[in-house]
Amino acid sequence: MATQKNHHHEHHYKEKDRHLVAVDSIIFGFDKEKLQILLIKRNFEPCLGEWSLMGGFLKKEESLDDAATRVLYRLTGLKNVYLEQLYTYGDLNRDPGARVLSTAYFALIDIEKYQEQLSDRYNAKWWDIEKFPDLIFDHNQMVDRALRRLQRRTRNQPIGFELLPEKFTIPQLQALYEAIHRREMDKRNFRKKILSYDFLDRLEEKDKSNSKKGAFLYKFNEKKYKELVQRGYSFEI
Amino acid sequence: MATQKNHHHEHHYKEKDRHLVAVDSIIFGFDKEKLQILLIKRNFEPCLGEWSLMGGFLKKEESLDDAATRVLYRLTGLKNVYLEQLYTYGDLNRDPGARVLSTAYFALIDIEKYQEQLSDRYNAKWWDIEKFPDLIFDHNQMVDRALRRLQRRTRNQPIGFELLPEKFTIPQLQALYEAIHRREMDKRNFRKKILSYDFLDRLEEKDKSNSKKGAFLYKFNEKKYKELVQRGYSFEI
DNA sequence: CCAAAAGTGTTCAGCTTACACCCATGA
DNA sequence: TCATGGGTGTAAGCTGAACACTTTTGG
Repeated sequence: MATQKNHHHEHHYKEKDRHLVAVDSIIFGFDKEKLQILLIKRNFEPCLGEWSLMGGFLKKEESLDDAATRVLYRLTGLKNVYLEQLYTYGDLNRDPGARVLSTAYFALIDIEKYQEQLSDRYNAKWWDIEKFPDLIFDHNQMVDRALRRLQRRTRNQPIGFELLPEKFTIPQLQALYEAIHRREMDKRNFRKKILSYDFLDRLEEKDKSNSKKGAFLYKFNEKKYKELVQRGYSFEI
Repeated sequence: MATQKNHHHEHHYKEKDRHLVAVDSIIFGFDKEKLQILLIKRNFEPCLGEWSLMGGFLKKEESLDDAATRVLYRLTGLKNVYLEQLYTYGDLNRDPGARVLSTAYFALIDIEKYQEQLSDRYNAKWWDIEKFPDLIFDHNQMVDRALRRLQRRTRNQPIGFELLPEKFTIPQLQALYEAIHRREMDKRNFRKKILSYDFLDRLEEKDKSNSKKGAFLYKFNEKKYKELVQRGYSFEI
């Protein structure tokens, strides 16, 4: 990869327009029943007092991914969470305050790990994905797109686990899938399918928080999943 | 949507870093046998003489989509082509000359409509997707991602037709799908499937360029496809 | 002892896949 | 007349979907 610079080259970049670039994150969580998104009530202009996604401006010395990670950390105190670039919104007047491009990311976090105290600083609140307030700018579109992407991803990549605690039960996992895909599933078929891939390890423990009988806890086994992929099989549910 | 500006608000944007933003296009074509991409040999620094995607810088007064459309038009002389945003590449050192973000788009064009004379100005050349030179920066990654996206899109949206002339034969369509998905398909099954959706209109004409017997020409019927979608059916091949 | 959630198998329909021969025609 | 690509139907296997009862145990 050539790195030489010459006069012609410098000139090439110098005369071009420069732009404000933001990142905005759709943060998904799951409260054991419903799919949720984390929104903030803006305490700054424009659109002070309205609800929006968490965002921030891209800095000179950071990559887009780093900016998204930084913004997410600032709001949730979490690192090493699932974060995926979604789409870049570049319409001229999407932000009434200035011409700003925004690259949207979506994140999947274990809602239990979320540090409540951080909510206050940003007026953050979890909202049910089925019922949340109108958002500023084009943030509604971003959420729509994120949900569709999440639906697609969870169908053929085992990333749903990112929304659950490390140990979870099959009924919890099914409830998560039902919330994401907005439809009920047959519990026999669901269990049969998910266990057939053999990448979930059943533990000895049971979770009795939802029933007297208790449900076995499982853990996602990354190694087994990778072996599955290597063998050419692909997960689909 | 509030549009008021105040001091606080102006301040909010003013202190932020601004960035160079480019768009780069992966332009796909199909020559009745192989899937191709249109590349240019750079006649400017950096990386003069190396092969790259066609690109350009985003201007102050245009949307990202407009920029992609403009860049595509400049190289091909074509408008109203299928163009879809792919991904935004934002690593710090992806362009050795300066910190430049790039939003990649991919385009599907009918190679017959491509105006050859435009090639010269940009040293453009069609390359077989299976065998093209190493590209500058992260452009190889862009092509990889575009091909995967194209494979996915053509599986469940009838956009493959964008790569063919208005009238095409079933064997031509099958050859296109085989090129995109890099695998041979059974001609009976392919024909059965694609015709079962009933959104292709068979014309009276035959194309005899490939055989003595000749193959019937078909046209994609957008209206019938939309009806299919409305009925809740979805195309998949 | 009973309510409430966890757990378990089988059947049927529809779809995908594999597969082989005749047709039309220009040279 | 023959070589070449166009066009057609059927059977087997697999997968997804539908469906009802037993188990466990805390209250």
